[in-house]
Amino acid sequence: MRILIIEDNRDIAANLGDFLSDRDHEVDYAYDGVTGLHLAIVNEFDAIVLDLALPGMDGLDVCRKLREEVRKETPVLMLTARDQLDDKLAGFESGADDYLVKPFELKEVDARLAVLARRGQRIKPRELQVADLEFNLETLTVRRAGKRIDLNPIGLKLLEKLMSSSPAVVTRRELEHHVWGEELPDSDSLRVHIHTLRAVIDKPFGVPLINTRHGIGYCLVGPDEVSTAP
Amino acid sequence: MRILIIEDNRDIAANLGDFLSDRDHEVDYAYDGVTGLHLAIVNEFDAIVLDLALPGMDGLDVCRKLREEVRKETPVLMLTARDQLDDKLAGFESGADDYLVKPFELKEVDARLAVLARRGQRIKPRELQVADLEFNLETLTVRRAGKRIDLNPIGLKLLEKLMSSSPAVVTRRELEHHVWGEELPDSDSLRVHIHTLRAVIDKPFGVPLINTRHGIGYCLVGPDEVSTAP
DNA sequence: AACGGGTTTAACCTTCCGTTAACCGGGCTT
DNA sequence: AAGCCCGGTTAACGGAAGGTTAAACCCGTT
Repeated sequence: MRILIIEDNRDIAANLGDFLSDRDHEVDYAYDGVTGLHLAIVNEFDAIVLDLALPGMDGLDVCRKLREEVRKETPVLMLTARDQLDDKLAGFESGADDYLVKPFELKEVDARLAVLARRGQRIKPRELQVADLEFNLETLTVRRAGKRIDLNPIGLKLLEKLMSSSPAVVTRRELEHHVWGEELPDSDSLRVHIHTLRAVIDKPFGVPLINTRHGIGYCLVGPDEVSTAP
Repeated sequence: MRILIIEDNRDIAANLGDFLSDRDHEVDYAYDGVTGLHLAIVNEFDAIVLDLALPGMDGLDVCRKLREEVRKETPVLMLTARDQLDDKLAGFESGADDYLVKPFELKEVDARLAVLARRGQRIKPRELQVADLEFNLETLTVRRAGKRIDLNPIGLKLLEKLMSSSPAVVTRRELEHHVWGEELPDSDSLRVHIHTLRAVIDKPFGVPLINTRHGIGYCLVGPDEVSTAP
């Protein structure tokens, strides 16, 4: 496996790196956040070991920025001295796949990296499609019937969730969670965003793809058969 | 998300299950290894929380056996009091995707489950079927004889209970509990909802599937299995 | 400081759904 | 066979959920 270690403490980095090298992994090092992020972006690693306390750019920021990059789903194992629950939650929130508290056993790091890499095989599709609606996850462009459509960040997130779940129903709760995470806005602004989303991807085309399931949520389906009237 | 909790300590199971339910997950329980494994194989969960110390079949065995099944890549989060390194390594060795030591924080469990499920997308649509009546749990759509039928949240809940229990009888109390939980409405509105449900899935098709058991409740059975002589 | 895109809040209105109550019919019970 | 529950049926009311719009707000840019 090819592993990137982002850790400012050179002793720890070397220690861990040596151990992993002995186990036939190929190891690269970065001693600060910025170069770590850069290496992570331009190379293809099987997994990344990321320390939280870093000079320059925080580990959380590194992880977030990495996740913002398209096609960067490299598994991240966070390594830190902080074992408070909030720290962990913040870690996962930023996109980490695992979180290990110092002091840690080298063997455990190896075991967890193996698990992460094993599952990293799964490839996320970089293109979603429902009926005549296409969503390119790399370029973040949306087309319907060939026509290009511009969307806000929130619109993109909503559409991504709806399309990747299609034809299943997505509850309001799930949608909200996918867009805002744990900290939801005070007021129910999902309604408004669904409205603006519809205004661009449904209204101009006559045939609506976004369907409301009263009391449940929404679902995105092609113009199937018509439901029987009550 | 659909989550299976395999844990013999009912308090812990209930505690964790309640928390996850509150976060809009659908939770199933198993209190020993054998039934846990069986449930895991027969159903499609998004993730499994697996306790190591189990009566009957050990948690490690459950995990190993599960991995031997074809197409059973359901993510497994191991939960245990043992924090020795060897225990963890054995856990990962048996095919676990994550390993958490008691005592654990509920929020952390949720966060880690979210990460696990993030990768593995479910493939098979979950469906209930009784006679010519089909209920797709994903799209929350109901079909009878191929015709699509739209139902309200309450209608869906009722039908879900009736179909998943079929051909057994379901008492009014059970139905009410499944729909409203502990806080039942003042008046007996179950009657009305059964009526509207029948109006949509029975009336138009001539042959009724919903049968009344006077003084007991209702049951959903195909036309051929209705007994004529009590 | 003014601008603009994007997001949140608030207010208003419509639609839909669930509860309730009242009435009716049919099957147990005595 | 009469009466009494239990369940079927219906319509009206009230309220919640969702649609729509506009204004306030935030933040980085000009």
